[in-house]
Amino acid sequence: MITLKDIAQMADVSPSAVSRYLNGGSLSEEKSQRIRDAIAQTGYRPNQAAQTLRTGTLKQVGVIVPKINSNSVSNVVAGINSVMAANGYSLLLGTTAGQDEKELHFLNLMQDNQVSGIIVMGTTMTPIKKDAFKSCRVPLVITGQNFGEICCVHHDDYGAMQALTEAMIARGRRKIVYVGVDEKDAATGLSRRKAAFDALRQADLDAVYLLAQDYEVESGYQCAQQILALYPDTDGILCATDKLAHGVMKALKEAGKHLPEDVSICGVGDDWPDQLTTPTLTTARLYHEQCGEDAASILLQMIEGKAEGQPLRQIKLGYTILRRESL
Amino acid sequence: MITLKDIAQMADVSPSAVSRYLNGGSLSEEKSQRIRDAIAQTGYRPNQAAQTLRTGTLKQVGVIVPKINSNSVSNVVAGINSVMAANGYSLLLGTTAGQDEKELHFLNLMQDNQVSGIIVMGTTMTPIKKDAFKSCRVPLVITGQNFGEICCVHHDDYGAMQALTEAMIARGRRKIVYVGVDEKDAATGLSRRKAAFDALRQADLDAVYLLAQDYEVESGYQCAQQILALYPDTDGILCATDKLAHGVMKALKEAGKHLPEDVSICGVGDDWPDQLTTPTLTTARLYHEQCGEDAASILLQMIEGKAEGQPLRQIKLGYTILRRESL
DNA sequence: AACGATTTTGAAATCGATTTCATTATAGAA
DNA sequence: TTCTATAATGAAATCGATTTCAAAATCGTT
Repeated sequence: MITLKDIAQMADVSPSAVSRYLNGGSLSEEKSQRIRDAIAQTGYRPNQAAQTLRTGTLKQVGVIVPKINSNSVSNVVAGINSVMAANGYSLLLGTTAGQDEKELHFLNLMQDNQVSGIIVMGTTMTPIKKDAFKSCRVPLVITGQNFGEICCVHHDDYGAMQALTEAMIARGRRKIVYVGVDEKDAATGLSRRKAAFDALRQADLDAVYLLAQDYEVESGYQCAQQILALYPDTDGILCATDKLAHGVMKALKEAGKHLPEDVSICGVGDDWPDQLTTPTLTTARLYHEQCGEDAASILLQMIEGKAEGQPLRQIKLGYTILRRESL
Repeated sequence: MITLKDIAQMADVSPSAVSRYLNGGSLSEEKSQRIRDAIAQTGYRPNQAAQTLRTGTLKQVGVIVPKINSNSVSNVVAGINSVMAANGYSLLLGTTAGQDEKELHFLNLMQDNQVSGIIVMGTTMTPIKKDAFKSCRVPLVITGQNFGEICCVHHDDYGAMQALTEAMIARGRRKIVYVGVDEKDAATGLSRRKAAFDALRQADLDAVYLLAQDYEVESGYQCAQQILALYPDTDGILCATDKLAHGVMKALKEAGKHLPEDVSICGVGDDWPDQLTTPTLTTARLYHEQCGEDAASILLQMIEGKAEGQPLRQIKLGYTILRRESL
């Protein structure tokens, strides 16, 4: 491996001169030239570990996600990446499969690694993790959730589901089922469910609450089977996510229901297949890439110290109701 | 920041002793105890940059992808991650947007970073990049393509499209259109197109070749508009990817075509929405996660030197034809 | 020509770990 | 008890960069 010292010898200058050439500092043109030549000849590139050790900084940010192969997650990561790459940072990725211990593991590992900052996606909150977040030695931003006290960028889960529910009520539906997900997830689980039931109560309505096993199409399908068996007069189904909604639609269609005449269906997320099904799916668009970009921008400001003294930044992104055939 | 030296002072031992405690080496039980206590009290964790500088290795692998927010890519990355995480490696992610210069940039950056190995996904080959790959100082595996000479894990793109084409011919279709993607991508572009036309020629048939703008649903939709306008008697459409196929189906259905009675359609990929459309989409399943896992396993072997003297490993994964309503 | 101000320069210290090596302590064998 | 093999120990070198600091060279003024 070619080192700075080698370049110094080749160019017949001191190592300090080479360092100054690389990082800026007064240096005569003739020495610069010799150094430039030596570097060009050898293809020398500085050792990052040495730089990191000496300077204490590394142009990397950690990104902690539950899983990478999910539409929403990968879009947020794409957003983070576009901003970070533009600023010369690369991403160190950690996946947790929703396990707290792994999340803590990566939080530590990334700090050991001297990353400049960390973004955590769709986490859940426990006292231990709250401590870990607060004692993090580098800037930290959370996406997808708002726990107060910690910097974050999140969606208007409540508003989106509220609007969908109101639309469904306005459509004249009264026998409504809500298909939700695990409420440990404060955003997709808790907020959306609360929004739906709050809006229903506002209209003096109640609903059946079914809990899907996970976020997959198959789980929506299973919930729909229950609906068909136990609540056959259901005329509206609110789903916490688009994938669940698609599973529900599939089951209902197979059971001979006419959509949307017999039953109205809504999802959340604006996944790309939403316009391909019959009927097309009414949903709320969330801005995942935007979420990633904003989180990255905020993190950058914190890294560059531009957030000193500023109030805690917490951004709530909007939503757009996409009214399609299924409602 | 707490350093090894601090621990040494607290425990009243030499720095070497602490290092031996951490890395294994003869050390008396009493000193071990004192060091253990000091570490527990302080929460000391070794500085990775220093370790990397000294040992020359870092438990990270670089992953270079065109974009992360794609179904196939994120699944491959998930596969890579599961194997790598299980072995204590984390992932350094670089996205290229298909630009060679960025690919080379990350290739260099990751080497500067002392990653243990690099996996490059869905790249294209140019002389410059071939050089860059061959002169890579760390083990390298390519996924999704086979360029010979370089270690890789890829899909049987040719076989999959060949089987689909034969199935379509067997179905009795004769006026066939092939909707392909940019042939700079040797796998999804070139191989699939060749497989289709080879199989057609085998049956003394030819086909119209349309080139989609990109990999999005909308591009398939536009191709279908052309088909409707220019080749109205088409009775079979082979699509290089599922998303294109969905766009094609949407356009044909809107134009009043009956599927599959009027026209048969196939895609490749087994995306999750394939079973949600009417008709459901006939496609070839590819094993993306498996691809990532295999690539990671091979890379690990190379990293651990277990691949010395072994012949060049190039794995071709299989496919499964999923025959559904659209054919 | 002489002076102070500014630029250029390289030796040496430093970042925080690991590793070598020579030395001392301990154990077991004779 | 003496000697050899083994275990335990810490001082110092090392990895490859950056940065400090004092000395040397250059510059512009008077």
